[in-house]
Amino acid sequence: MSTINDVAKLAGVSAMTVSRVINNSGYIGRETRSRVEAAIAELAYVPNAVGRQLRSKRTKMLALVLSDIMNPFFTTIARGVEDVARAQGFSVMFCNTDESEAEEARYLLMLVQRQVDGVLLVPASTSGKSLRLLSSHHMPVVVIDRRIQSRQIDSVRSDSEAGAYTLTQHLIGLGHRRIAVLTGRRSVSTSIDRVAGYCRAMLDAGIELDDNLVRYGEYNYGEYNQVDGNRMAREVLAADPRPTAIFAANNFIAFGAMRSLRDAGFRVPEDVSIVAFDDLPVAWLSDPFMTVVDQPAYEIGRRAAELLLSRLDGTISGPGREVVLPSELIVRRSSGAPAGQSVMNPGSTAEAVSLSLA
Amino acid sequence: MSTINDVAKLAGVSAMTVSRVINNSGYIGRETRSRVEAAIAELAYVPNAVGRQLRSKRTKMLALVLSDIMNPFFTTIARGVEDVARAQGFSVMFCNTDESEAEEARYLLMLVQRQVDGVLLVPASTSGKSLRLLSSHHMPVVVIDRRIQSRQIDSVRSDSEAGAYTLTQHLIGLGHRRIAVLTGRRSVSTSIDRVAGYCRAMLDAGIELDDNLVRYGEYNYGEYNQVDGNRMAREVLAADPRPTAIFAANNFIAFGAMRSLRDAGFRVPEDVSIVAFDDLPVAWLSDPFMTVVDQPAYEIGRRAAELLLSRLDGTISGPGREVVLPSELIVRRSSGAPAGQSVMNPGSTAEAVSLSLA
DNA sequence: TTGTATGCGTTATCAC
DNA sequence: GTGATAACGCATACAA
Repeated sequence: MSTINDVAKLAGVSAMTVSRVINNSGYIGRETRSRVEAAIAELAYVPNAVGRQLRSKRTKMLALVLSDIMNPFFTTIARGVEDVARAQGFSVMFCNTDESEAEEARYLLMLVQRQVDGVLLVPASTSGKSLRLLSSHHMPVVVIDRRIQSRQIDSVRSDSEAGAYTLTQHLIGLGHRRIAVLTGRRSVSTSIDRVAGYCRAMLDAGIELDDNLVRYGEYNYGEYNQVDGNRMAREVLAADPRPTAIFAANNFIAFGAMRSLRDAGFRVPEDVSIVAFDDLPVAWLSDPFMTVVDQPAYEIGRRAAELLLSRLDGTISGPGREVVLPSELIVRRSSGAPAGQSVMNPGSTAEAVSLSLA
Repeated sequence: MSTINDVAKLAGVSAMTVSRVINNSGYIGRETRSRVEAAIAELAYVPNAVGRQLRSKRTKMLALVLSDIMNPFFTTIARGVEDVARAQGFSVMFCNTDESEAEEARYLLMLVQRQVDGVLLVPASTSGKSLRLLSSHHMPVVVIDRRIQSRQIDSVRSDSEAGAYTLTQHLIGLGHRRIAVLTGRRSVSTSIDRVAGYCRAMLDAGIELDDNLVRYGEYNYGEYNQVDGNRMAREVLAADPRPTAIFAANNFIAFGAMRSLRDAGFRVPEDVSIVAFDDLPVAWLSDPFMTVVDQPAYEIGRRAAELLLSRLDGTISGPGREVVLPSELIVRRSSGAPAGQSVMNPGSTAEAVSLSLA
């Protein structure tokens, strides 16, 4: 392939002049410019980004490190990230960690080697250990979706605690008092925060907590969560008295729980109500059924990418910012009043009811 | 950040020796090696991939160019690609074209600039125009999911024609004779092939084709297809006599059609049967309902990446290979016998029936 | 307005 | 076993 020097030779100018034409930098004579452009066209010259990167120390690449790109929540975030990055001339590398800290560490090292300009990270653990590698190499990071211990870092997520509070409150409003919560791994902040929101709502309503109704899962990715959801639902349904409602801390868990309920012969919502975190993309819903708190996934991706790019171009500086976005309660048919209860806030209307949370 | 020269200085050796230690190439004295390793550790030295890339002319990067990463079919492909790439030390860039040839062209140019080692492409059109840029820069490509005109190129896809044939045959076996097909844009090979399979099945069964029952959509990505599916379903249901079954050429179209059917008060499958191409990932199905032909998406991604990497390392050479993978009929509850017909092949059993297609 | 020299970080080649 | 030199393609700094 032809290089900048080939173009220079053909146009009868120096490489530097060609560089100036390509980058629109400095002053160029009209006639010179057209000669150079003609040479570029003739050779079908395409600038080599690697040479440019080595010289300029900037790769115009971002990395998005997350647990699994097959999860629609993350896919939507990814789309938000890419749209913003692209608009500013950045490309995005995707890295799936499957929630493994070891994989995460491997990837981050690779990203440092590749000299990406910045990283968007859904951390596999709350420890923030992997962040040390990045900061020691002065690699800008924005943490997505989860809290981590070190406070001095940019992060964008939705409010899991508030979302869980609202979802639980919705169930309480329908008349439920025996409400089970099925969540993810203890080591992930979203699991913890959602249980916290649940607990606060229960206590605010004067309902005593029952440890038997609070379950932590073992996985936090992909279909394994569904297996977990299935198991946890079976466990809580064995409690006496059994719960009249289940709060699943994500959609995978909800599906597993749904299966449990069906297998055990329970009707939803007549016998047991079920609500969940995370909506599916509207395109996937031929018949929306599940009452959910929907996180603004695209917006999370967009904001995170914007924040990172602002750090890169110096628009923003100073201490780490914590962006917490509101989520939205969408009431559908999976939640209703428990048997033998008066309906205070019917959730089984034909139209979904949407409430924005502060 | 420290460079190979910093390490060399600290260890009291030349840069070349450090390079040899890093790459395990050439002979190194035991004592020298440990001095170098100590220096690397002390400086927390991380090799700079950009310098390496410039020198070696290889970036160890692949690109996956597709219409929309939010589509689960493509997400699954992406996962297959990444798993294979990663195992061989390659990273993957994702590029969303939204089916726009202009976006595709922009991205491919960028990939040439970035000197990626190879491209996996879901082409926005059948023309193969964008492939010329790549081939003129000797950039290896594997085309995914779709046929293109130029034959001399590696490609991996599933057999749309055969899948459509099987799906249509399934409906015919249930007793349907008025079967509508709703597909995507005319410019995409999968749309064309699926209609072709439908036609062949109809003709083989001695059923006359009715142009009113064949509809092409305008989009081929994301939720827009759902809008299209909705519209097309309304149109075909207005035919006289109305179809008793609908074949949706992808899942988005199927969901749009489902909505049409529900809005019009039809029961599925009692009044109208519906079948579709593309299954949803199992994790998303709390209650699998739709009879589908499931494409081996992960396998498509895996095979495509393997093929590309084999070209890169020279394991494979010669003319382009065309890999066509079988898909699988999964009979669920959305398809049944038409009203007033005897059931020849009941599709409404509790257990899904799975048949592998050659 | 244009050109020259230089170096970004790495490794291939040849020399010792 | 190890080192010196050069080169990958480009852009910064300085000169003309």
